[in-house]
Amino acid sequence: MSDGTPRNRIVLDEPEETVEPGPPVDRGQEPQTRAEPAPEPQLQDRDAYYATTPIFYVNAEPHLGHAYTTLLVDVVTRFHRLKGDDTFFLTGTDEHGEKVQKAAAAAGKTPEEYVDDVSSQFRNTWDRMGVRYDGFIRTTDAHHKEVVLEVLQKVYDAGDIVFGEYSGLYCVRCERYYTEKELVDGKCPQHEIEPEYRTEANYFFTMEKYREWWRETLTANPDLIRPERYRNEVLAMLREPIGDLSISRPRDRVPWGIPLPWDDGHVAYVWFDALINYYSALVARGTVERYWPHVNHFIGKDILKPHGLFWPIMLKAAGIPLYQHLNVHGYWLVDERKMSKSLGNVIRPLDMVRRYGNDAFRYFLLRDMTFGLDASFSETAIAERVNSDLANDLGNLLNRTLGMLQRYRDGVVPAAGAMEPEDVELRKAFTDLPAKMTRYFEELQFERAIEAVMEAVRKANKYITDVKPWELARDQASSERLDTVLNTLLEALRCASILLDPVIPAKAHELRKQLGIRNAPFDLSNASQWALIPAGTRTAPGEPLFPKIDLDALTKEIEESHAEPEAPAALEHKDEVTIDDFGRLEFRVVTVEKAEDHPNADKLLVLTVRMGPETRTVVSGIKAHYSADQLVGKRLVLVTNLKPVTLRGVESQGMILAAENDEGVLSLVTLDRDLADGSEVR
RNA sequence: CGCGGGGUGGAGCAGUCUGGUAGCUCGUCGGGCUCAUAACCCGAAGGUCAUUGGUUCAAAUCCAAUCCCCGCAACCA
Repeated sequence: MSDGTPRNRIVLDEPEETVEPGPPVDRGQEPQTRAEPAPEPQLQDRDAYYATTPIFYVNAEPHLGHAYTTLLVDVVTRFHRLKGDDTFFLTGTDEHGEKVQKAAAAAGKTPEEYVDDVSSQFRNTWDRMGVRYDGFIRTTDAHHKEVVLEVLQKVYDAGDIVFGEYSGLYCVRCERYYTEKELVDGKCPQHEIEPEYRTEANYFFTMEKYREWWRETLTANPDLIRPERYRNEVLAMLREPIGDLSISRPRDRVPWGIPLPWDDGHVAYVWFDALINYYSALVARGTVERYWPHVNHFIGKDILKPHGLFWPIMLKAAGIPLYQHLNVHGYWLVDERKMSKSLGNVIRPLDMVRRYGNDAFRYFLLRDMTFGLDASFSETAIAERVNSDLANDLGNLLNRTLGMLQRYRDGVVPAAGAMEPEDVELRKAFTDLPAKMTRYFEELQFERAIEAVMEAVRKANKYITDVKPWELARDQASSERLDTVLNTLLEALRCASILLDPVIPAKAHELRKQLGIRNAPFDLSNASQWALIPAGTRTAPGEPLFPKIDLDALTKEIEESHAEPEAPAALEHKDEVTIDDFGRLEFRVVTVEKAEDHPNADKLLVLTVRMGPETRTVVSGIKAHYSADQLVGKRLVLVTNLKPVTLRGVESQGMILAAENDEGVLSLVTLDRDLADGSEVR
């Protein structure tokens, strides 16, 4: 296979002299010079592959979680393209719903302006990270809305959407419905009053009647949802009634959405609208038949329920074939905890790209997470990974190989002579990889696919130690042997550049550039062939492929960036009120007489507070910050004229004031002078 | 007893479905090499696989119970 005349002979670069390497700027921009693919095979001869990220909800800027899913799908689709598959990669933004409406209002913008802004923020981020998506869908796109309307109408006509004359026994004090079972003597257990019979207008998708079907389908098709743990989780959900899904919101409350085709007094619930994007994007392009049967959804485990439950049943009801795979990944934990805004440990992907480079960041994310499981993110982990794998093993292999070639052969690729067993062994280590990687990618074992390449790279380093080219160079008689050794190493590097291209596209290109085969077309099959670099090719050594990250300096930098105050973000203010508005509220000083854990909640404390002649019971969500003991005797400020509310079965008659910072640290408001409880606060 | 995930050498993780000498990367220690980005190569130390009991010729792996950690849900007047 590797002998004889290779079909995919690599073409030499144009005049090598003009190829000045220039500093390898890794700002996420992919080199413009991209090889034109060889004559396209006929479309129908190629396997189709369609992969999606979720469309991201635009109520926040892109964070590490978004970036991981997107980069993952980018790597996967790049791999499939390399394989020669007819590939389509879809991402986008989810722009309807109440939360967006509110976020827009808070930002002082119309929903349209707001979603345009945030959507382009996502798009810019992906562009700057060199994500090569084929489609970017927005749920506000006209063609998407059309498809949503069609699907809704179809499901409605089939009788699977019913007007939820949802009626029940409603306790006005609790503001919730009760089932007959929950009532005590026909009365609300909390307030001991007769609940009233109420009816609410809502549309429901009759999901429950498809439950058995989905359970059987999922049982019969073990790889529909992967990895298995998530399939099990969905099966667990299916063991109990899933109920019907409310799919509409009254339009007068949430105008920002797609009106139902048969009743424009309601808009579609965001999930119903959003999920359809995976399908509508293809409809608009007329490629449903080509790609839909091969759809692979990639999601984080946080949205398993909509994708593992709602979506397949929606598809069934709409008469659309099921997806091929739902691939679910875990979370990146930062400081051993889930990343969240309130913890103040949000990682901004572009910061990481700026600091480590796009390719190093991608490499780390793909290499250090076992697909499906949580992984821990830290900057030192990136640095260590990049230093050992990319700088020491791969970068240094290129550097020492080109160094020797320069020194012994003037930088010109020699023809190989007869191959010795160790040469053959190294060749095999690389030419076996395409098949191996394909298997790992199919099994979603991306970290293993990468590790497999690195294992071969390490073998190449060992090969150098074993054959000792520097000794061969001293003896004229072993000149041909040296040619073969150098040629073998260059071929190994060429293969590595192809195999790693999906993960580190810009650096893989740079690698080929230094090998002098910058513009040579390539595909996965080239990595199972040998001797494709023409003898006489002039190499173009440049800067180290991956400069080593100085760990000490990095640690210092991180410390400093923590020390220096972040650029204070503009405060979000609420609407102005008058002194009269304020005067309607009543605040008083109280003394905590008793404090105990809420009998039936994780985050709540039940306080008994005294203000002069009165005592009140207050339920407060501060258990994570204060223990019951340390509160007794404290003098706090209470909002006294809030309407009482029952929280998990205990009535709260007021609200304790506390301050909370960005990191979620809470501090109770106290007095700096000892005033009697009952005193009013103004 | 709401649902689910996890506990494997100093660190981070595979391996558990389909029992059969406990594996990888990093770190540590010792050695080698000199083409190279103080890099690479070789060797060594280090684990009763959370605990207890059971099944088995054989258990990290199967079963049962217990302890600890983490998500989700409920919930922040």
